[in-house]
Amino acid sequence: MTELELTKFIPFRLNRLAAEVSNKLAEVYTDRFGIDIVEWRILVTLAAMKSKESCSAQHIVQSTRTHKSRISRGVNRMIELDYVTRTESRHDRREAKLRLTAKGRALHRKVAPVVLEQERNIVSCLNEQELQAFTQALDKLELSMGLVEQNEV
Amino acid sequence: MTELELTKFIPFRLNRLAAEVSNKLAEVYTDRFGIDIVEWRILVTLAAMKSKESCSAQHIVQSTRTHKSRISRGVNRMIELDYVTRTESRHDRREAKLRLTAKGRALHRKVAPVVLEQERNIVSCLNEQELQAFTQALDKLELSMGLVEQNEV
DNA sequence: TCAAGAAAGTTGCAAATGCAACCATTGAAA
DNA sequence: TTTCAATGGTTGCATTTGCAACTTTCTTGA
Repeated sequence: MTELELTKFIPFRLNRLAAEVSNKLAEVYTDRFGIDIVEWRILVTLAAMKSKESCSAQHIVQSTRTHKSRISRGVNRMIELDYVTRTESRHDRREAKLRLTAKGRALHRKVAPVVLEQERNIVSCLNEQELQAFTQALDKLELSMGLVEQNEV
Repeated sequence: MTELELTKFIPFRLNRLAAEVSNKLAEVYTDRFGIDIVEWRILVTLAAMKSKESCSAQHIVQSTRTHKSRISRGVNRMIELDYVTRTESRHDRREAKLRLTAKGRALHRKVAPVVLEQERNIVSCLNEQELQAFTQALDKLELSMGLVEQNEV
């Protein structure tokens, strides 16, 4: 048997790194802006919609790979906070159309640059080639784990 | 502002990948062997001790970077399951010495190879160089995030 | 030697989470 | 048309979790 040492074990390392990176980012969107990681994902997903396009909760569930109960609760909180509106869809009354409010868009404009800055900061320990090799490995791993659609790659 | 798209955003990608990899491994140690991720970490850490060496909960906390309340509960469960024994340390009665029982060692011998096989399986989408580039990037990221001691690298 | 702070570990509690059951609506098949 | 499965979304519940407070023991320094 090849030896098993936790600090060399990729699943453990991924977990630990992901948790640490998340904590670092939460210092921005939670401590400074009062939203949690699910709400952050909702914010970013809605902000990515073309201007007049709308978006269902289901779409957020799929594109963020987050459980629908978490998204449901997150969306409701965003509505309470007046960052999101929900309007009933006309042709399918099961699904609701979600949109950022002006306040929501303003929040996104404030948070996103700071979070992106954090990301740059975190990966700044890698040079150009290293970063590219890293993201390429992520691409492949995601694909092989079935985390992305073929056409996304 | 550089554009923010969740699927290109490394913190999100790390999170998603780590979660998926964890789920994959849990199919082994949870579904087949009935222990959770914390207990798995405890098992591996204790199994890595030199034969007559003992280990405190604190050591597991540090080497796995898991909160001490989780470790405390995990250790207690492992004791209930008869995988671990706790004996009071002589020179410092605050800390307890933890050791795998024969049953615990047997469990480790059974689980570890299967989990390692899973890891190999997961990274098998990367060739030699890609894997090396990936782990080197992990090394650097861990170091820069303060997740490892200088001498561990 | 004694007081004050630190360390190991446990536990109560509140919040977060995942699952399964559920409701309402729609689509498809008979 | 009617029925039945599937889909979008919500919610109750049990479990997990992280934090802070706490106990006990040890260390340090006046």
